[in-house]
Amino acid sequence: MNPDKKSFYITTTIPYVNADPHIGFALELVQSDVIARYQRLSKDVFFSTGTDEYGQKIWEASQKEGKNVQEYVDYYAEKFLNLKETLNLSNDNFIRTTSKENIKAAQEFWRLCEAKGDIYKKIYRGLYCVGCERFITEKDLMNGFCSLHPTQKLEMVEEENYFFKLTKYKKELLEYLAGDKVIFPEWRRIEAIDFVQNGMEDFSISRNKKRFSWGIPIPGDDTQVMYVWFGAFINYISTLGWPDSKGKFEKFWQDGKTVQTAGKDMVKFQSVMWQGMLMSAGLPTTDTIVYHGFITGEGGIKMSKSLGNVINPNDIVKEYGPDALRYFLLREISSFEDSPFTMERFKEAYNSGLANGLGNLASRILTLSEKYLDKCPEIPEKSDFAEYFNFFEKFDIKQAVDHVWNKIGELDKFIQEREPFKVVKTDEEKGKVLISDMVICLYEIARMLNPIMPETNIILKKLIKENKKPEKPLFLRKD
RNA sequence: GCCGACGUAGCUCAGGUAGUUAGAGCAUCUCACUCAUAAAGAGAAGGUCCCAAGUGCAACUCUUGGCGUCGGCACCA
Repeated sequence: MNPDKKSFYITTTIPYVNADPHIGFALELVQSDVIARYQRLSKDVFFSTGTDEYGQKIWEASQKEGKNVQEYVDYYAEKFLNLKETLNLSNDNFIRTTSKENIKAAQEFWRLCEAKGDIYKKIYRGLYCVGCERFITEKDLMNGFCSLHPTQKLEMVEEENYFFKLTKYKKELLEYLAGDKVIFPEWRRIEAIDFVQNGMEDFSISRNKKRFSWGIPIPGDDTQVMYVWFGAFINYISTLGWPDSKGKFEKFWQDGKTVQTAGKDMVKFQSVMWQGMLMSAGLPTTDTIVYHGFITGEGGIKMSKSLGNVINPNDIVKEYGPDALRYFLLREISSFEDSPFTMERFKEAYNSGLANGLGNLASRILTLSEKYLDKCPEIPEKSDFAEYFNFFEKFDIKQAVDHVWNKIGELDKFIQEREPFKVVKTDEEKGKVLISDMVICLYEIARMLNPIMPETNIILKKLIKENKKPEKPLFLRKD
């Protein structure tokens, strides 16, 4: 991490738009947003997210619903776009892989790799299932038949595709992966290195148009379209206007610190394949990629519609507000490992941390200050948050939030022990000093909430400055 | 099968270059207080630190072997 860099770039992965947004992606968005908001306190930041809209599955899903594929992806992209408001995100751009900018960037990227001699044609030979209309991998095989169409004979089909020479970059990739802080948490690096050393092959980056055409056209060959992966990765730089508007790209990708977030199953895609592509195109690799765990249902089992344990982020925000969901995702969900999400846990955390904790503390302090102080005491210009900020530098958001709640606990204890509410009745001056101190401490807490709970950060600071107690509880206790 | 992570109080998790009574938060119970959202504070209770063997004066902490959960071992993203 180069502290001299004045600009900072962060992006999420882009989800496939064949379903409603789920809570796991909300986690990735919120985590990224917190890092973006934290970095904005001292740097110029560009925070990007978007949607991946090409590919066979999307095309098939649209056909199944009897919709025009463009209408289909527009419909779903809208749902993901709406998360900005639902989760109170601060992203600077929302990039769709089907956008003109991305198509253009992907084609230019292709040309660069081609000019480098890294794209070649090869015959792909594989078992093809007519029922699925796609190639079948070993995993899908059941007794020599496709698991979904066990009565249909599989055909050995040959198709000529373009391939990307990933293996050419083996040495450079290993050097890249040897670098400090390229992957968080650190131990996931082993997985990436292992993949480069043992399993890595060149990968196909195109599909024959005869099979399906829902993809980005390949420059100079109208019989094939780009395979989803290739076109999707490009979003990370097309969102910055690459290759046309060089200003943002240079500022954030070339000269800034770059961070990507992704799920733990994405290591080889983001830390190896995409990095190899950047090397080929002669562009800087990503400085750091942070991998989060998955959100599970009760008992660590996967969420699924059939089990009825799916959590919809929109429902929670409707009832509790964005900050409550953010609080839970950031504090009760591990920053790096799998964690369960149940409504029971959510309610418990909401009541203890937000209603009884932060909300009640704000009430008790502001009631006193409104009653006994003429105005808000003078707030120091700056606070020393070195310890707190250090957690963000390590992407350990849970620890950062814990730090804030420790401060809340200390302040509650302070009030209990020093009893300013009693002191002020016997020695008014002394009581006022105590109350002023409390208000200043509360303001520091409000400041710390800036990256994690932006709405509460603003409300609380406003109440303190106006020396007013909340008219309604900040977080109403729910029973 | 191979590689990796994880397995610690009812729940979610910290922790430890091995060294006296194993930590936190939530939940539970008791007491006390009233500034506050019947909130906050004090206290109690709660654990063979997955199992087994080994090495050590000493292991929850190291080694080996099991078991369990999860991810990867690419062309579904």
